[in-house]
Amino acid sequence: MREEDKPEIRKLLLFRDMSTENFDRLMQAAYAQTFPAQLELIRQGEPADFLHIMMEGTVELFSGWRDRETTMAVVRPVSTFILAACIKDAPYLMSARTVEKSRIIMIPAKDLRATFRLDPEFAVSTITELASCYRSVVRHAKSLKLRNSRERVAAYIYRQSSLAGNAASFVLPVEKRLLASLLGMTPENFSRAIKSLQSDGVAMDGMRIIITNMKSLEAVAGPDTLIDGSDPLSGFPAATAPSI
Amino acid sequence: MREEDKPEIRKLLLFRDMSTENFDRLMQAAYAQTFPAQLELIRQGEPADFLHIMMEGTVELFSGWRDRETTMAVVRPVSTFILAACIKDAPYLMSARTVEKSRIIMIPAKDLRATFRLDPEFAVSTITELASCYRSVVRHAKSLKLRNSRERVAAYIYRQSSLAGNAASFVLPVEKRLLASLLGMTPENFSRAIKSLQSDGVAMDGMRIIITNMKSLEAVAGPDTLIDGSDPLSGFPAATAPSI
DNA sequence: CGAACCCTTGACAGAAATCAACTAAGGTGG
DNA sequence: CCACCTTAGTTGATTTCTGTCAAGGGTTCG
Repeated sequence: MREEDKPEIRKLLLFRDMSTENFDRLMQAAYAQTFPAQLELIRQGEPADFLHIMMEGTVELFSGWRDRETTMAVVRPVSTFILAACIKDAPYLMSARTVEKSRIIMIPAKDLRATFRLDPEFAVSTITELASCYRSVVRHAKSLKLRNSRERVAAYIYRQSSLAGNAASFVLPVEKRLLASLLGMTPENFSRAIKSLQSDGVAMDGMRIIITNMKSLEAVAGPDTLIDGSDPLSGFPAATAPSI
Repeated sequence: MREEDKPEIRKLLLFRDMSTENFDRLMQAAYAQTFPAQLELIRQGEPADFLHIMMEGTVELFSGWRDRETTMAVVRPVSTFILAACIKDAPYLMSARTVEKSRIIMIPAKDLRATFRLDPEFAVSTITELASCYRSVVRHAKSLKLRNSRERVAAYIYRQSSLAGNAASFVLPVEKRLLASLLGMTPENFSRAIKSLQSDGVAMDGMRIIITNMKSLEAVAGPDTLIDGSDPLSGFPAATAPSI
Protein backbone atom coordinates (compact mmCIF):
# COMPACT_ATOMS: atom_id res chain seq x y z
CA MET A 1 0.00 0.00 0.00
CA ARG A 2 1.01 3.59 -0.56
CA GLU A 3 2.84 5.37 2.19
CA GLU A 4 0.65 8.45 1.74
CA ASP A 5 -2.47 6.44 2.59
CA LYS A 6 -1.34 5.88 6.13
CA PRO A 7 -2.02 9.36 7.50
CA GLU A 8 -5.49 9.25 5.94
CA ILE A 9 -6.29 5.97 7.62
CA ARG A 10 -4.75 7.14 10.83
CA LYS A 11 -7.32 9.95 10.89
CA LEU A 12 -10.17 7.46 11.04
CA LEU A 13 -11.92 7.20 14.35
CA LEU A 14 -11.14 3.52 14.39
CA PHE A 15 -7.37 3.96 14.10
CA ARG A 16 -6.53 7.31 15.55
CA ASP A 17 -6.18 6.35 19.21
CA MET A 18 -4.10 3.18 18.96
CA SER A 19 -0.38 3.08 19.54
CA THR A 20 1.86 3.96 16.62
CA GLU A 21 3.55 0.65 16.96
CA ASN A 22 0.36 -1.34 16.64
CA PHE A 23 -0.93 0.85 13.86
CA ASP A 24 2.23 0.36 11.85
CA ARG A 25 2.16 -3.38 12.37
CA LEU A 26 -1.45 -3.52 11.21
CA MET A 27 -0.62 -1.45 8.14
CA GLN A 28 2.27 -3.73 7.34
CA ALA A 29 -0.08 -6.69 7.16
CA ALA A 30 -2.49 -4.76 4.98
CA TYR A 31 -2.45 -4.45 1.25
CA ALA A 32 -4.10 -2.11 -1.18
CA GLN A 33 -5.79 -2.90 -4.42
CA THR A 34 -7.63 -1.00 -7.11
CA PHE A 35 -10.77 -2.55 -8.50
CA PRO A 36 -12.76 -1.68 -11.61
CA ALA A 37 -16.44 -0.76 -11.44
CA GLN A 38 -19.07 -3.42 -10.92
CA LEU A 39 -16.73 -5.94 -9.39
CA GLU A 40 -18.01 -8.17 -6.63
CA LEU A 41 -15.54 -7.85 -3.77
CA ILE A 42 -17.38 -9.89 -1.22
CA ARG A 43 -20.04 -12.53 -1.50
CA GLN A 44 -22.46 -13.00 1.37
CA GLY A 45 -22.02 -16.28 3.18
CA GLU A 46 -18.29 -16.47 2.66
CA PRO A 47 -15.96 -16.37 5.64
CA ALA A 48 -14.86 -12.90 6.67
CA ASP A 49 -11.17 -12.63 6.02
CA PHE A 50 -10.53 -8.93 5.64
CA LEU A 51 -11.58 -5.62 7.02
CA HIS A 52 -11.98 -3.26 4.06
CA ILE A 53 -11.03 0.41 4.07
CA MET A 54 -12.33 2.64 1.30
CA MET A 55 -9.68 5.04 0.05
CA GLU A 56 -11.23 6.09 -3.26
CA GLY A 57 -14.41 5.25 -5.09
CA THR A 58 -17.79 3.93 -4.05
CA VAL A 59 -18.90 0.52 -2.86
CA GLU A 60 -22.39 -0.89 -2.51
CA LEU A 61 -23.24 -3.32 0.27
CA PHE A 62 -26.17 -5.49 -0.75
CA SER A 63 -27.92 -8.69 0.13
CA GLY A 64 -29.80 -11.30 -1.78
CA TRP A 65 -32.44 -13.88 -1.05
CA ARG A 66 -33.88 -16.15 -3.68
CA ASP A 67 -33.89 -14.05 -6.82
CA ARG A 68 -34.25 -10.75 -4.98
CA GLU A 69 -31.60 -8.25 -4.08
CA THR A 70 -31.51 -5.13 -1.96
CA THR A 71 -28.97 -2.43 -1.23
CA MET A 72 -28.11 -2.21 2.44
CA ALA A 73 -25.61 0.65 2.38
CA VAL A 74 -23.37 2.71 0.15
CA VAL A 75 -19.85 3.29 1.40
CA ARG A 76 -17.64 6.25 0.53
CA PRO A 77 -14.07 7.17 1.52
CA VAL A 78 -12.62 7.32 3.99
CA SER A 79 -14.36 4.64 5.99
CA THR A 80 -14.31 0.97 6.81
CA PHE A 81 -16.83 -1.72 6.10
CA ILE A 82 -17.65 -5.28 7.07
CA LEU A 83 -16.15 -4.85 10.53
CA ALA A 84 -18.63 -6.94 12.51
CA ALA A 85 -18.17 -10.09 10.46
CA CYS A 86 -14.40 -9.83 10.90
CA ILE A 87 -14.76 -9.54 14.62
CA LYS A 88 -17.11 -12.46 14.95
CA ASP A 89 -15.03 -14.53 12.53
CA ALA A 90 -18.36 -15.28 10.93
CA PRO A 91 -19.74 -15.33 7.38
CA TYR A 92 -20.47 -12.00 5.74
CA LEU A 93 -24.16 -11.13 5.95
CA MET A 94 -23.84 -8.79 3.00
CA SER A 95 -22.16 -8.81 -0.36
CA ALA A 96 -20.11 -5.90 -1.65
CA ARG A 97 -19.42 -4.62 -5.13
CA THR A 98 -17.77 -1.53 -6.51
CA VAL A 99 -20.06 1.08 -8.00
CA GLU A 100 -17.13 2.85 -9.65
CA LYS A 101 -13.42 2.23 -9.83
CA SER A 102 -12.27 2.02 -6.23
CA ARG A 103 -9.10 1.76 -4.26
CA ILE A 104 -9.46 -0.34 -1.17
CA ILE A 105 -7.11 -1.40 1.60
CA MET A 106 -7.64 -4.77 3.16
CA ILE A 107 -6.54 -5.77 6.63
CA PRO A 108 -6.52 -9.44 7.56
CA ALA A 109 -9.28 -10.09 10.11
CA LYS A 110 -6.88 -12.24 12.09
CA ASP A 111 -4.51 -9.33 12.66
CA LEU A 112 -7.41 -7.09 13.54
CA ARG A 113 -8.65 -9.45 16.22
CA ALA A 114 -5.16 -9.89 17.59
CA THR A 115 -4.63 -6.15 17.75
CA PHE A 116 -7.63 -5.19 19.81
CA ARG A 117 -6.68 -7.86 22.28
CA LEU A 118 -3.36 -6.21 22.94
CA ASP A 119 -4.13 -2.54 22.40
CA PRO A 120 -6.79 -1.26 24.82
CA GLU A 121 -7.14 2.02 22.97
CA PHE A 122 -7.89 0.20 19.76
CA ALA A 123 -10.42 -1.94 21.60
CA VAL A 124 -12.24 1.14 22.82
CA SER A 125 -12.21 2.61 19.32
CA THR A 126 -13.63 -0.62 17.95
CA ILE A 127 -16.39 -0.53 20.53
CA THR A 128 -17.33 3.00 19.58
CA GLU A 129 -17.23 2.23 15.89
CA LEU A 130 -19.41 -0.84 16.27
CA ALA A 131 -21.91 1.01 18.42
CA SER A 132 -22.18 3.60 15.64
CA CYS A 133 -22.70 0.91 13.00
CA TYR A 134 -25.36 -0.70 15.14
CA ARG A 135 -27.23 2.54 15.64
CA SER A 136 -27.01 3.27 11.96
CA VAL A 137 -28.75 0.01 11.04
CA VAL A 138 -31.36 0.56 13.71
CA ARG A 139 -32.16 3.91 12.09
CA HIS A 140 -32.40 2.21 8.72
CA ALA A 141 -34.82 -0.38 10.07
CA LYS A 142 -36.89 2.29 11.81
CA SER A 143 -37.22 4.27 8.62
CA LEU A 144 -38.36 1.19 6.72
CA LYS A 145 -40.95 0.22 9.31
CA LEU A 146 -42.31 3.61 10.26
CA ARG A 147 -42.42 5.46 6.96
CA ASN A 148 -43.97 4.81 3.59
CA SER A 149 -41.91 5.17 0.45
CA ARG A 150 -42.89 8.75 -0.24
CA GLU A 151 -41.90 9.78 3.27
CA ARG A 152 -38.60 7.94 3.03
CA VAL A 153 -37.71 9.75 -0.16
CA ALA A 154 -38.71 13.09 1.34
CA ALA A 155 -36.66 12.39 4.46
CA TYR A 156 -33.70 11.36 2.35
CA ILE A 157 -33.80 14.57 0.32
CA TYR A 158 -34.25 16.68 3.42
CA ARG A 159 -31.30 15.03 5.10
CA GLN A 160 -29.00 15.39 2.11
CA SER A 161 -29.86 19.05 2.01
CA SER A 162 -29.11 19.39 5.73
CA LEU A 163 -25.75 17.69 5.32
CA ALA A 164 -24.94 20.16 2.56
CA GLY A 165 -25.66 23.05 4.93
CA ASN A 166 -29.38 23.36 4.14
CA ALA A 167 -28.55 23.68 0.49
CA ALA A 168 -31.54 24.38 -1.73
CA SER A 169 -30.02 22.12 -4.35
CA PHE A 170 -27.70 19.15 -4.55
CA VAL A 171 -26.71 16.36 -6.89
CA LEU A 172 -27.66 12.79 -6.05
CA PRO A 173 -24.46 10.96 -5.11
CA VAL A 174 -25.38 7.68 -6.79
CA GLU A 175 -27.66 6.21 -9.41
CA LYS A 176 -31.36 6.53 -8.72
CA ARG A 177 -32.04 2.82 -8.93
CA LEU A 178 -29.40 2.25 -6.27
CA LEU A 179 -30.96 4.91 -4.06
CA ALA A 180 -34.37 3.36 -4.63
CA SER A 181 -33.11 0.00 -3.45
CA LEU A 182 -31.40 1.55 -0.44
CA LEU A 183 -34.66 3.26 0.47
CA GLY A 184 -36.55 0.00 0.04
CA MET A 185 -38.52 0.52 -3.13
CA THR A 186 -38.39 -0.14 -6.87
CA PRO A 187 -36.86 2.39 -9.29
CA GLU A 188 -40.34 2.98 -10.72
CA ASN A 189 -41.70 3.86 -7.33
CA PHE A 190 -38.78 6.10 -6.53
CA SER A 191 -39.45 7.98 -9.73
CA ARG A 192 -43.11 8.35 -8.90
CA ALA A 193 -42.38 9.36 -5.31
CA ILE A 194 -40.22 12.26 -6.45
CA LYS A 195 -42.80 13.31 -8.99
CA SER A 196 -45.48 13.34 -6.34
CA LEU A 197 -43.22 15.47 -4.14
CA GLN A 198 -43.36 18.26 -6.72
CA SER A 199 -46.43 19.49 -4.89
CA ASP A 200 -44.37 19.58 -1.69
CA GLY A 201 -41.43 21.64 -2.79
CA VAL A 202 -39.16 19.19 -4.62
CA ALA A 203 -38.06 19.53 -8.21
CA MET A 204 -35.63 17.41 -10.15
CA ASP A 205 -33.41 18.05 -13.13
CA GLY A 206 -31.52 14.94 -14.11
CA MET A 207 -29.46 14.01 -11.10
CA ARG A 208 -29.96 17.39 -9.46
CA ILE A 209 -32.56 17.87 -6.75
CA ILE A 210 -33.90 21.36 -6.23
CA ILE A 211 -35.84 22.16 -3.12
CA THR A 212 -38.35 24.87 -3.94
CA ASN A 213 -40.11 24.89 -0.61
CA MET A 214 -38.12 23.75 2.40
CA LYS A 215 -40.98 24.13 4.89
CA SER A 216 -43.29 22.08 2.77
CA LEU A 217 -40.71 19.37 2.27
CA GLU A 218 -39.97 19.30 5.97
CA ALA A 219 -43.65 18.80 6.72
CA VAL A 220 -43.71 15.67 4.56
CA ALA A 221 -40.32 14.36 5.61
CA GLY A 222 -40.86 14.73 9.34
CA PRO A 223 -37.14 14.68 10.00
CA ASP A 224 -36.24 13.03 13.28
CA THR A 225 -32.78 12.86 14.77
CA LEU A 226 -33.61 9.39 16.07
CA ILE A 227 -34.05 8.15 12.49
CA ASP A 228 -32.22 10.50 10.19
CA GLY A 229 -29.43 11.62 12.43
CA SER A 230 -25.99 10.16 12.63
CA ASP A 231 -24.08 9.91 15.82
CA PRO A 232 -21.46 12.60 16.25
CA LEU A 233 -18.07 11.17 15.50
CA SER A 234 -15.36 12.21 17.84
CA GLY A 235 -12.80 14.30 16.05
CA PHE A 236 -13.12 14.07 12.33
CA PRO A 237 -16.59 14.76 11.04
CA ALA A 238 -15.53 14.21 7.46
CA ALA A 239 -13.51 11.13 8.16
CA THR A 240 -16.29 8.60 8.44
CA ALA A 241 -19.27 9.54 6.32
CA PRO A 242 -21.15 6.40 5.32
CA SER A 243 -24.32 8.39 4.79
CA ILE A 244 -25.52 8.32 1.21
CA MET B 1 -29.62 -6.43 43.97
CA ARG B 2 -29.84 -10.03 45.08
CA GLU B 3 -26.66 -11.91 45.71
CA GLU B 4 -27.98 -14.92 43.80
CA ASP B 5 -28.32 -12.85 40.62
CA LYS B 6 -24.61 -12.37 40.34
CA PRO B 7 -23.68 -15.86 39.14
CA GLU B 8 -26.44 -15.64 36.52
CA ILE B 9 -25.12 -12.36 35.20
CA ARG B 10 -21.60 -13.63 35.37
CA LYS B 11 -22.56 -16.37 32.95
CA LEU B 12 -23.46 -13.82 30.30
CA LEU B 13 -21.06 -13.57 27.42
CA LEU B 14 -20.63 -9.91 28.19
CA PHE B 15 -19.49 -10.44 31.78
CA ARG B 16 -17.89 -13.84 31.95
CA ASP B 17 -14.36 -12.95 30.92
CA MET B 18 -13.74 -9.83 32.96
CA SER B 19 -11.79 -9.82 36.20
CA THR B 20 -13.67 -10.71 39.36
CA GLU B 21 -12.62 -7.44 40.87
CA ASN B 22 -14.07 -5.36 38.06
CA PHE B 23 -17.19 -7.49 37.89
CA ASP B 24 -17.84 -7.04 41.57
CA ARG B 25 -17.30 -3.31 41.37
CA LEU B 26 -19.74 -3.07 38.47
CA MET B 27 -22.30 -5.10 40.37
CA GLN B 28 -21.91 -2.89 43.37
CA ALA B 29 -22.89 0.14 41.32
CA ALA B 30 -25.85 -1.72 39.89
CA TYR B 31 -29.30 -1.96 41.32
CA ALA B 32 -32.23 -4.21 40.67
CA GLN B 33 -35.85 -3.33 40.35
CA THR B 34 -39.09 -5.13 39.64
CA PHE B 35 -41.52 -3.48 37.27
CA PRO B 36 -45.18 -4.25 36.61
CA ALA B 37 -46.44 -5.07 33.12
CA GLN B 38 -46.88 -2.35 30.53
CA LEU B 39 -44.52 0.09 32.18
CA GLU B 40 -42.39 2.30 29.99
CA LEU B 41 -38.82 1.88 31.18
CA ILE B 42 -37.10 3.91 28.55
CA ARG B 43 -38.30 6.63 26.23
CA GLN B 44 -36.55 7.11 22.93
CA GLY B 45 -34.64 10.34 22.71
CA GLU B 46 -33.69 10.44 26.36
CA PRO B 47 -30.06 10.23 27.39
CA ALA B 48 -28.79 6.71 27.94
CA ASP B 49 -27.99 6.36 31.61
CA PHE B 50 -28.19 2.66 32.26
CA LEU B 51 -27.39 -0.66 30.72
CA HIS B 52 -30.33 -2.95 31.43
CA ILE B 53 -30.07 -6.64 32.23
CA MET B 54 -33.18 -8.78 32.05
CA MET B 55 -33.39 -11.24 34.93
CA GLU B 56 -37.07 -12.19 34.73
CA GLY B 57 -39.94 -11.25 32.50
CA THR B 58 -40.23 -9.84 28.99
CA VAL B 59 -39.46 -6.43 27.58
CA GLU B 60 -40.43 -4.94 24.24
CA LEU B 61 -38.13 -2.53 22.45
CA PHE B 62 -40.12 -0.27 20.17
CA SER B 63 -39.88 2.96 18.27
CA GLY B 64 -42.30 5.65 17.29
CA TRP B 65 -42.56 8.30 14.63
CA ARG B 66 -45.47 10.67 14.34
CA ASP B 67 -48.42 8.61 15.48
CA ARG B 68 -46.93 5.29 14.39
CA GLU B 69 -45.17 2.71 16.47
CA THR B 70 -43.26 -0.46 15.68
CA THR B 71 -41.70 -3.25 17.70
CA MET B 72 -37.98 -3.53 17.11
CA ALA B 73 -37.16 -6.47 19.38
CA VAL B 74 -38.43 -8.55 22.26
CA VAL B 75 -35.96 -9.25 25.05
CA ARG B 76 -36.00 -12.23 27.35
CA PRO B 77 -33.74 -13.27 30.27
CA VAL B 78 -30.90 -13.50 30.67
CA SER B 79 -29.65 -10.81 28.35
CA THR B 80 -28.80 -7.16 28.16
CA PHE B 81 -30.32 -4.38 26.13
CA ILE B 82 -29.65 -0.82 25.08
CA LEU B 83 -25.87 -1.36 25.15
CA ALA B 84 -24.95 0.76 22.13
CA ALA B 85 -26.60 3.93 23.40
CA CYS B 86 -24.77 3.56 26.72
CA ILE B 87 -21.46 3.23 24.97
CA LYS B 88 -21.99 6.20 22.71
CA ASP B 89 -23.38 8.24 25.60
CA ALA B 90 -26.12 9.11 23.12
CA PRO B 91 -29.91 9.26 23.21
CA TYR B 92 -31.78 5.98 23.08
CA LEU B 93 -33.01 5.21 19.57
CA MET B 94 -35.68 2.91 20.95
CA SER B 95 -38.15 2.94 23.79
CA ALA B 96 -38.64 -0.01 26.11
CA ARG B 97 -41.63 -1.25 28.05
CA THR B 98 -42.36 -4.35 30.05
CA VAL B 99 -44.67 -6.88 28.44
CA GLU B 100 -45.11 -8.69 31.73
CA LYS B 101 -43.87 -8.16 35.27
CA SER B 102 -40.10 -8.05 34.97
CA ARG B 103 -37.06 -7.91 37.15
CA ILE B 104 -34.30 -5.84 35.70
CA ILE B 105 -30.82 -4.89 36.82
CA MET B 106 -29.48 -1.54 35.80
CA ILE B 107 -25.84 -0.62 35.54
CA PRO B 108 -24.89 3.04 35.26
CA ALA B 109 -23.56 3.71 31.77
CA LYS B 110 -20.77 5.77 33.26
CA ASP B 111 -19.42 2.80 35.20
CA LEU B 112 -19.75 0.62 32.14
CA ARG B 113 -17.68 2.96 30.02
CA ALA B 114 -15.09 3.30 32.74
CA THR B 115 -14.83 -0.46 33.11
CA PHE B 116 -14.09 -1.39 29.53
CA ARG B 117 -11.36 1.22 29.53
CA LEU B 118 -9.54 -0.52 32.32
CA ASP B 119 -10.43 -4.18 31.75
CA PRO B 120 -9.23 -5.41 28.34
CA GLU B 121 -11.15 -8.65 28.65
CA PHE B 122 -14.36 -6.76 29.21
CA ALA B 123 -13.55 -4.58 26.23
CA VAL B 124 -13.20 -7.65 24.02
CA SER B 125 -16.47 -9.06 25.34
CA THR B 126 -18.20 -5.78 24.62
CA ILE B 127 -16.84 -5.83 21.07
CA THR B 128 -18.18 -9.33 20.50
CA GLU B 129 -21.53 -8.49 22.02
CA LEU B 130 -21.94 -5.38 19.90
CA ALA B 131 -20.93 -7.20 16.75
CA SER B 132 -23.68 -9.73 17.50
CA CYS B 133 -26.23 -6.99 18.06
CA TYR B 134 -25.22 -5.36 14.82
CA ARG B 135 -25.56 -8.55 12.84
CA SER B 136 -28.91 -9.21 14.43
CA VAL B 137 -30.33 -5.88 13.24
CA VAL B 138 -28.86 -6.42 9.79
CA ARG B 139 -30.75 -9.70 9.59
CA HIS B 140 -33.91 -7.96 10.69
CA ALA B 141 -33.51 -5.33 7.98
CA LYS B 142 -32.76 -7.97 5.36
CA SER B 143 -35.89 -9.88 6.23
CA LEU B 144 -37.99 -6.74 5.94
CA LYS B 145 -36.54 -5.74 2.60
CA LEU B 146 -36.27 -9.11 0.90
CA ARG B 147 -39.42 -10.90 1.99
CA ASN B 148 -43.11 -10.13 1.85
CA SER B 149 -45.24 -10.50 4.94
CA ARG B 150 -46.34 -14.07 4.24
CA GLU B 151 -42.74 -15.16 3.80
CA ARG B 152 -41.68 -13.41 6.99
CA VAL B 153 -44.34 -15.20 8.97
CA ALA B 154 -43.41 -18.53 7.43
CA ALA B 155 -39.73 -17.94 8.15
CA TYR B 156 -40.54 -16.97 11.71
CA ILE B 157 -42.53 -20.13 12.31
CA TYR B 158 -39.90 -22.27 10.69
CA ARG B 159 -37.18 -20.75 12.81
CA GLN B 160 -39.09 -21.11 16.07
CA SER B 161 -39.60 -24.75 15.23
CA SER B 162 -35.89 -25.17 14.52
CA LEU B 163 -34.95 -23.55 17.82
CA ALA B 164 -37.25 -26.01 19.56
CA GLY B 165 -35.41 -28.91 17.95
CA ASN B 166 -37.54 -29.09 14.81
CA ALA B 167 -40.63 -29.37 16.95
CA ALA B 168 -43.82 -29.97 15.00
CA SER B 169 -45.62 -27.72 17.43
CA PHE B 170 -44.86 -24.80 19.71
CA VAL B 171 -46.56 -21.99 21.57
CA LEU B 172 -46.05 -18.42 20.45
CA PRO B 173 -43.93 -16.69 23.08
CA VAL B 174 -45.75 -13.35 22.93
CA GLU B 175 -49.01 -11.77 21.85
CA LYS B 176 -49.77 -12.00 18.17
CA ARG B 177 -50.13 -8.27 17.68
CA LEU B 178 -46.65 -7.82 19.13
CA LEU B 179 -45.27 -10.46 16.80
CA ALA B 180 -47.04 -8.82 13.91
CA SER B 181 -45.40 -5.52 14.68
CA LEU B 182 -42.01 -7.15 15.09
CA LEU B 183 -42.44 -8.78 11.70
CA GLY B 184 -43.46 -5.48 10.17
CA MET B 185 -47.18 -5.89 9.54
CA THR B 186 -50.56 -5.17 11.08
CA PRO B 187 -52.26 -7.71 13.37
CA GLU B 188 -54.92 -8.20 10.70
CA ASN B 189 -52.33 -9.07 8.12
CA PHE B 190 -50.54 -11.41 10.48
CA SER B 191 -53.80 -13.21 11.04
CA ARG B 192 -54.43 -13.51 7.32
CA ALA B 193 -50.86 -14.59 6.62
CA ILE B 194 -51.17 -17.52 9.00
CA LYS B 195 -54.53 -18.46 7.56
CA SER B 196 -53.09 -18.47 4.06
CA LEU B 197 -50.24 -20.69 5.28
CA GLN B 198 -52.76 -23.43 6.06
CA SER B 199 -52.25 -24.64 2.51
CA ASP B 200 -48.53 -24.81 3.19
CA GLY B 201 -48.46 -26.93 6.30
CA VAL B 202 -49.24 -24.52 9.13
CA ALA B 203 -52.17 -24.85 11.51
CA MET B 204 -52.99 -22.75 14.53
CA ASP B 205 -54.90 -23.41 17.71
CA GLY B 206 -55.01 -20.33 19.88
CA MET B 207 -51.43 -19.49 20.67
CA ARG B 208 -50.20 -22.90 19.52
CA ILE B 209 -48.69 -23.34 16.08
CA ILE B 210 -48.80 -26.81 14.57
CA ILE B 211 -46.68 -27.61 11.58
CA THR B 212 -48.47 -30.23 9.53
CA ASN B 213 -46.04 -30.26 6.63
CA MET B 214 -42.49 -29.22 7.36
CA LYS B 215 -41.26 -29.57 3.77
CA SER B 216 -44.05 -27.44 2.45
CA LEU B 217 -43.45 -24.77 5.09
CA GLU B 218 -39.76 -24.78 4.38
CA ALA B 219 -40.45 -24.19 0.71
CA VAL B 220 -42.40 -21.02 1.52
CA ALA B 221 -40.11 -19.83 4.29
CA GLY B 222 -36.88 -20.25 2.37
CA PRO B 223 -34.85 -20.32 5.58
CA ASP B 224 -31.43 -18.75 5.21
CA THR B 225 -28.74 -18.69 7.85
CA LEU B 226 -27.76 -15.23 6.65
CA ILE B 227 -31.19 -13.92 7.62
CA ASP B 228 -32.70 -16.27 10.15
CA GLY B 229 -29.61 -17.51 11.86
CA SER B 230 -28.11 -16.16 14.99
CA ASP B 231 -24.41 -15.99 15.57
CA PRO B 232 -23.06 -18.73 17.78
CA LEU B 233 -22.44 -17.36 21.22
CA SER B 234 -19.27 -18.47 22.84
CA GLY B 235 -20.05 -20.56 25.87
CA PHE B 236 -23.63 -20.31 26.93
CA PRO B 237 -26.12 -20.89 24.18
CA ALA B 238 -29.04 -20.36 26.53
CA ALA B 239 -27.57 -17.32 28.18
CA THR B 240 -28.29 -14.75 25.53
CA ALA B 241 -31.36 -15.56 23.52
CA PRO B 242 -32.93 -12.36 22.23
CA SER B 243 -34.67 -14.25 19.47
CA ILE B 244 -38.43 -14.09 19.74
C1' DC C 1 -71.51 -9.28 35.18
C1' DG C 2 -69.73 -5.86 32.53
C1' DA C 3 -65.80 -3.73 30.42
C1' DA C 4 -61.74 -4.06 28.23
C1' DC C 5 -58.92 -6.12 25.10
C1' DC C 6 -57.24 -9.48 21.73
C1' DC C 7 -58.06 -11.82 17.74
C1' DT C 8 -60.42 -12.79 13.50
C1' DT C 9 -62.97 -11.83 9.38
C1' DG C 10 -64.91 -9.19 5.59
C1' DA C 11 -65.13 -5.20 2.70
C1' DC C 12 -62.72 -1.63 0.97
C1' DA C 13 -58.99 1.76 -0.06
C1' DG C 14 -54.47 2.80 -0.71
C1' DA C 15 -49.66 1.62 -1.51
C1' DA C 16 -46.34 -0.75 -3.94
C1' DA C 17 -44.66 -4.17 -7.33
C1' DT C 18 -44.86 -5.82 -11.91
C1' DC C 19 -45.14 -5.56 -16.80
C1' DA C 20 -44.58 -3.11 -20.92
C1' DA C 21 -43.39 0.63 -23.75
C1' DC C 22 -40.79 4.49 -24.70
C1' DT C 23 -37.10 8.17 -24.28
C1' DA C 24 -32.64 9.76 -23.49
C1' DA C 25 -27.94 9.37 -22.70
C1' DG C 26 -23.50 7.04 -23.04
C1' DG C 27 -20.33 3.91 -24.97
C1' DT C 28 -18.65 0.90 -28.76
C1' DG C 29 -17.17 -0.35 -33.02
C1' DG C 30 -17.28 0.20 -37.77
C1' DC D 1 -18.18 10.68 -37.18
C1' DC D 2 -22.07 8.04 -37.20
C1' DA D 3 -24.93 3.92 -36.53
C1' DC D 4 -25.79 0.86 -33.17
C1' DC D 5 -26.37 -1.07 -28.78
C1' DT D 6 -26.92 -0.96 -24.01
C1' DT D 7 -28.65 0.87 -19.97
C1' DA D 8 -30.97 4.29 -16.77
C1' DG D 9 -34.86 6.52 -16.16
C1' DT D 10 -39.76 7.65 -16.83
C1' DT D 11 -44.61 6.77 -17.54
C1' DG D 12 -48.92 4.23 -17.87
C1' DA D 13 -51.75 0.10 -17.11
C1' DT D 14 -52.47 -3.57 -14.27
C1' DT D 15 -52.07 -6.78 -10.51
C1' DT D 16 -50.72 -7.84 -5.99
C1' DC D 17 -49.92 -6.70 -1.46
C1' DT D 18 -50.85 -4.27 2.61
C1' DG D 19 -53.29 -1.09 5.61
C1' DT D 20 -57.71 0.74 7.26
C1' DC D 21 -62.26 0.49 8.88
C1' DA D 22 -65.93 -1.94 10.91
C1' DA D 23 -68.10 -5.69 13.19
C1' DG D 24 -68.35 -9.75 16.05
C1' DG D 25 -66.59 -13.63 19.03
C1' DG D 26 -63.93 -14.95 22.75
C1' DT D 27 -61.21 -14.26 26.92
C1' DT D 28 -59.58 -12.00 30.99
C1' DC D 29 -59.98 -9.23 34.80
C1' DG D 30 -61.84 -6.09 37.90
